[in-house]
Amino acid sequence: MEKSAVRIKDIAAKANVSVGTVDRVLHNRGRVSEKVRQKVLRMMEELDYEPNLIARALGSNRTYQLAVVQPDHLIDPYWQAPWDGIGKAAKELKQYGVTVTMYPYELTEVASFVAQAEAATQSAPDGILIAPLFYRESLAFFARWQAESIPYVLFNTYIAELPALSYVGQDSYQSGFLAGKLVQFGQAEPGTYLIAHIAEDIANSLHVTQKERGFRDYFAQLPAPAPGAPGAPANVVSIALPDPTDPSFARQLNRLLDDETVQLRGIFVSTSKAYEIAPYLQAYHREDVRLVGYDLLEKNIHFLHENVIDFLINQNPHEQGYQGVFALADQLVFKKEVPPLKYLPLDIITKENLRYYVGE
Amino acid sequence: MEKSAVRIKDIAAKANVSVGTVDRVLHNRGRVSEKVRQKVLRMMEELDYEPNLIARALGSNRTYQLAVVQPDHLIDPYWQAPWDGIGKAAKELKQYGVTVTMYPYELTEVASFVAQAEAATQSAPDGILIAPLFYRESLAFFARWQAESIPYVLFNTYIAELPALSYVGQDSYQSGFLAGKLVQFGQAEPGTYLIAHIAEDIANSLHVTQKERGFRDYFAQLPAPAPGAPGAPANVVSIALPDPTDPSFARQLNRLLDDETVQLRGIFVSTSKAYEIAPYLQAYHREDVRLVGYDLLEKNIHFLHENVIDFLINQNPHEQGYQGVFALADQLVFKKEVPPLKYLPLDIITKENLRYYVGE
DNA sequence: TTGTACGCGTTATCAA
DNA sequence: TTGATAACGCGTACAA
Repeated sequence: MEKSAVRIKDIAAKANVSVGTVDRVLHNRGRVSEKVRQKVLRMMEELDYEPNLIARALGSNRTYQLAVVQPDHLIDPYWQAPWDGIGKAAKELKQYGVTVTMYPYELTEVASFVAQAEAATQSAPDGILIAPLFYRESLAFFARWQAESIPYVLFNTYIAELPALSYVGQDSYQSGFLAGKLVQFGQAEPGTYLIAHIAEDIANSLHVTQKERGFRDYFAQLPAPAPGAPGAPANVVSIALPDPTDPSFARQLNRLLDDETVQLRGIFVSTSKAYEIAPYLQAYHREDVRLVGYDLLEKNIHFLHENVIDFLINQNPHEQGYQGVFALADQLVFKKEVPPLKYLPLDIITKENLRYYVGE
Repeated sequence: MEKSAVRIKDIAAKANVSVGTVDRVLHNRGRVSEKVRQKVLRMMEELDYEPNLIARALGSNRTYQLAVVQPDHLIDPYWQAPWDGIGKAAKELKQYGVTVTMYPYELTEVASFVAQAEAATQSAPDGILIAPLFYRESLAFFARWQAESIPYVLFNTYIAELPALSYVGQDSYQSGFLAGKLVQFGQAEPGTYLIAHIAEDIANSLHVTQKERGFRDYFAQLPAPAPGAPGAPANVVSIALPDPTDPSFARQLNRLLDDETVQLRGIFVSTSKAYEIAPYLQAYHREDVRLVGYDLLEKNIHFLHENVIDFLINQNPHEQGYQGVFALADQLVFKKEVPPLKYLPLDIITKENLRYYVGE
């Protein structure tokens, strides 16, 4: 914790050169003899020089343009939180010459995604933060950015094909695994557990399938029921539901809840739309069916308070946006090492601890 | 997000004064006529001036000495995490002229606490961060700091008597309430729930009693058992255990677990010492008894993996230290509004989401 | 290949 | 009560 009062000027003095020379070796600008270079480097090592980032930001008029490509927060409320996180980061980084421009796209429109990603690319930013909901269409952009060596950071959705600077988000597999625990924990009797996908293009959305894999694996690794207890082990079923406005949505759910041959113990909704299922459980008075979903949306919170939803897994969307921007700033502005993978915690939310997670 | 390129110089020009004058009204240094003062203030308002903190930190050679009084992390491992959080904050703030000095005391020794708090006070710091484990002895220091108008921030333990600048930590009452939910959730049969205090001076430790109150209130607010189901409602019992090295510790636990008349459903340990109870449950093969405690200590994690401990509530110790230091910096360095109460989330930890909370 | 000098926005000193 | 000006540490043109 000693004060590192060592400045460029100190190094210059110790190496018998001018500050200009030190600056040149510091930034590898060349135009300096190898002999002097080595000497200066040695002095920097000896004095344990650490640049004063504050002075650097002030002295240089360098600015950094960041582009953010994410779904429009006015269309889907989930995206309000990352939006806010990005805004917070932008505010803190403004002093360092960082400006953030948003390129919001329509959640369900591939064309809109492509258009906005294109616009972001055209703006020739210094870095890009993107929620690549569309797998196939994203790859082409990644390739271009790599070719132009524009660093880009992924959040919300992980795509491993081309190496991004970093991914900030959750471990989808493990969150499905955790969801398994939450629907099953404490349930004495065997029965059926449902994983419901609502209005998802499963084929083009990798992380939904990873959630399902995790969910199934949780049950697979459970110890077999005690020898005394009869009955089949847990039965895991997945169901792909259409958009809730589609009549077949209600039809399928009613059929499921009317069926007395299936001992339904719990439902895990793989997206933030648990609130679409909740009213059915409430109407059928199925307090015995555990319901688990994602995200602290207002409607989900409502059913959490009503004891219809038992647990929510918080995807930390606010933090995803905030840390996503900072990953770029760390790379560009602060020249810090950026971890290629930053898993945010899987927060378990109940009625009792909810209040500390909302409105952060 | 528009660039606020407005500087002191701009205000000065617009008000027909010099930067020196603007600076004086900005910092209420006086020596400026009321008329000019009003004019400058108006200009600042009009231009929506926001000071450039970077330039401020660079320009002023002001340094801030912060003192931290907390238990020694080498004696009790719990205190490693806040220690690290404080170190992280110190590192980030060094550039702003902030230096942090630690005054570690021995967790169980009142005299040590008093001595270190005294030493911290003697160093005449600009701000103090303290974990005031000893209620009575803390009050005298608070009074002195208030008299000398040294801002101080509390963490870990909340003491309301004298107004601190801020408290950073958990809501003890609510965490007890949450613990109630976690031990009881999903349990079909009525029975007894135990809250165990281990080696705690309950009279001098407010937050332990708050945890118990929350725990009891959880059960009190539960809806009565369904009309059909017989049996008494949940029965909540509290027990004060001595230090685990005391022979009576084992004696009391064994007696409890041997007693077949009590239908023990769950145990809530009010401190981070759940790992002291776990071996007994394991020895008695009481997988049916839910065990809930605090903090991600190595020993607790061990029993979490063994399925003996079911849930841990994370007190976010790392964040407590980090945010505690930043509360002081926000006040002193950045002149920001500091909320008097900053409740950190009550993280629910299971085997399945543990990994994202350790080693942050 | 090297050194000098000015500017970044703010603070602080000193003279007016 | 005011204004001019030298720092703060670094980046960077430009001169040598």
